Amino acid sequence: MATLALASGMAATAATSTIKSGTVPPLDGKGPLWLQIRRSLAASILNGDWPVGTRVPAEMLLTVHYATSRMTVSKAIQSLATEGLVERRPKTGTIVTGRARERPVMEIWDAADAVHRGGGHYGYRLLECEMIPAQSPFRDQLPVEAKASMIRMLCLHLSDDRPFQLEERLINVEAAPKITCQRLEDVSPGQWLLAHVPWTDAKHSISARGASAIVARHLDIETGTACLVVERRTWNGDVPVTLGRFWYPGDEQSVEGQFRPSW
Amino acid sequence: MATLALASGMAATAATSTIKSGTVPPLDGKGPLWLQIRRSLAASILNGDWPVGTRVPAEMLLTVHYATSRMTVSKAIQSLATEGLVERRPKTGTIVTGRARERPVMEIWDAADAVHRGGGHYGYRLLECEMIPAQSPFRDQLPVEAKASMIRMLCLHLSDDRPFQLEERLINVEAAPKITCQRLEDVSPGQWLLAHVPWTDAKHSISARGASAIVARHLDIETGTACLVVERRTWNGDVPVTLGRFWYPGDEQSVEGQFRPSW
DNA sequence: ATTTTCTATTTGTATAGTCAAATCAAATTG
DNA sequence: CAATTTGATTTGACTATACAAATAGAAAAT
Repeated sequence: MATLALASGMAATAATSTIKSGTVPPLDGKGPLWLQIRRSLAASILNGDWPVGTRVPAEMLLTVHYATSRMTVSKAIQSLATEGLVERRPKTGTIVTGRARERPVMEIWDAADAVHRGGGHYGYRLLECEMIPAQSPFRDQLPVEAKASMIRMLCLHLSDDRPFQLEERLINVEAAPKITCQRLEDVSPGQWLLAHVPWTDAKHSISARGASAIVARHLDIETGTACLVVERRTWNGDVPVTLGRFWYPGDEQSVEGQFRPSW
Repeated sequence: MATLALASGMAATAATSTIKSGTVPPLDGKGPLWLQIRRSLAASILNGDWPVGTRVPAEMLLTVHYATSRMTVSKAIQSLATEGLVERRPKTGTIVTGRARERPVMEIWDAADAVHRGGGHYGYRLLECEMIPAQSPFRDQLPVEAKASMIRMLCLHLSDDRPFQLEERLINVEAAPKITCQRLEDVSPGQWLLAHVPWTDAKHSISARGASAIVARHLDIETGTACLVVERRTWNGDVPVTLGRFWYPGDEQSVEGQFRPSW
């Protein structure tokens, strides 16, 4: 196979090598150029031509190879990097990452919207709500400052008046000063917090647990039934805001996601 | 508050309005400019100043307001768009999206790597493997063409010789021609497929199920124990490649993710 | 032998423009 | 009035260039 030699004497930094033209799939002419390049590079990775650890040709090389500008090539590679297919470092270059972990983007719906999507009528019921002073055992779950108090609550989301999701919630009152148990009687904590409390960061954790007696009673299922438990912790900067723990009857619902939506 | 008027007579398209300077938080001077702008815009959204449906000022306006180039502003907004905080359309502009669904990026690890990460010794055992001719009930799960045959298999991933994860798998032989049951005796299907079969698209689904008798026996847990079940379907273009169903003892493992890694 | 300094490479960030595509809204036409 | 055309606005894509930051590896100094 022929190789593509470089025009000598490039302006700023000259690319000093070549790309075997057979190693990169050709462009298909469909859609934006940067997406074409992205597909081309991704194909090389996904079909095994460039196994883990392989160094992707430098931007300048690809710029010449695809006869385009560096910005366009860069955009293609960047988007692969944000999806975790490659890692980039100055000087080292771009390296194909192991796909030991996949990073699908999951869709987690607000209870009210999930119910609406399913065509049901949404309902909300506050079950328990209490202010918790400093030094409580819940402090392990939401690491707020020792002096700050918290709200702990339990509520139920209903679909057509049947239990749909049970929500346990801890709220750092310091981060959400205006919150009271009274306010949570008719509005779900998620909605109230979203509207009134800023947050910058959230971490999710999904696990499966058997329903405890309490959970089972509220969800109207048998004790021990497998439930999908989604935990969401949110911060505002460094300040923990809230911990939400959502119990779904596991066989009825699932969390969906896809690895690569933008192809 | 004062408003920032625009220099009149811009080159190509003139911005025709102003931004109230109080409506956008100031830049903090930390890190790349586009990230500063991103933070500034994100803050306006997340703290409720710009509720759902609000139109974000047009790029040209922001370009003037932040005294930078359009590319830089655009990059900031683009990154918000890829994370689903806003939606963009030509002419209409950029609109703050409802956060009815959150889209955390979850991390799903390959069994071998998950074991290694936990400091254990990884082991693999093939339990069952059979070729399935056309017209089988499994066709509902992996919609391959009627004539194509499939492989159905069951295998166990071990950590320090103890059951760690049970894997059920259907493979479209048409998409993975060189696969045989013999090849899967010592190598996990995930690893084999990753190395030999190209794929372009994957969808994930996470649910909770009680362990069936078979699952329970293999995982050495009690029947009915809550398990986290991750299903992964992959395609190569339009051709279904494989369905993997992974059973985790639910209280021991979880899937982690975060909403906003790049802040 | 070890540490430090330098240098070249590669990605990261930013500017300043151009043209294209989409589409909302107003003006025009039948 | 309804349908169509036109124009204006906004994002999308792309080019060309420049300098900054990071760093691997070579060279120099200790």
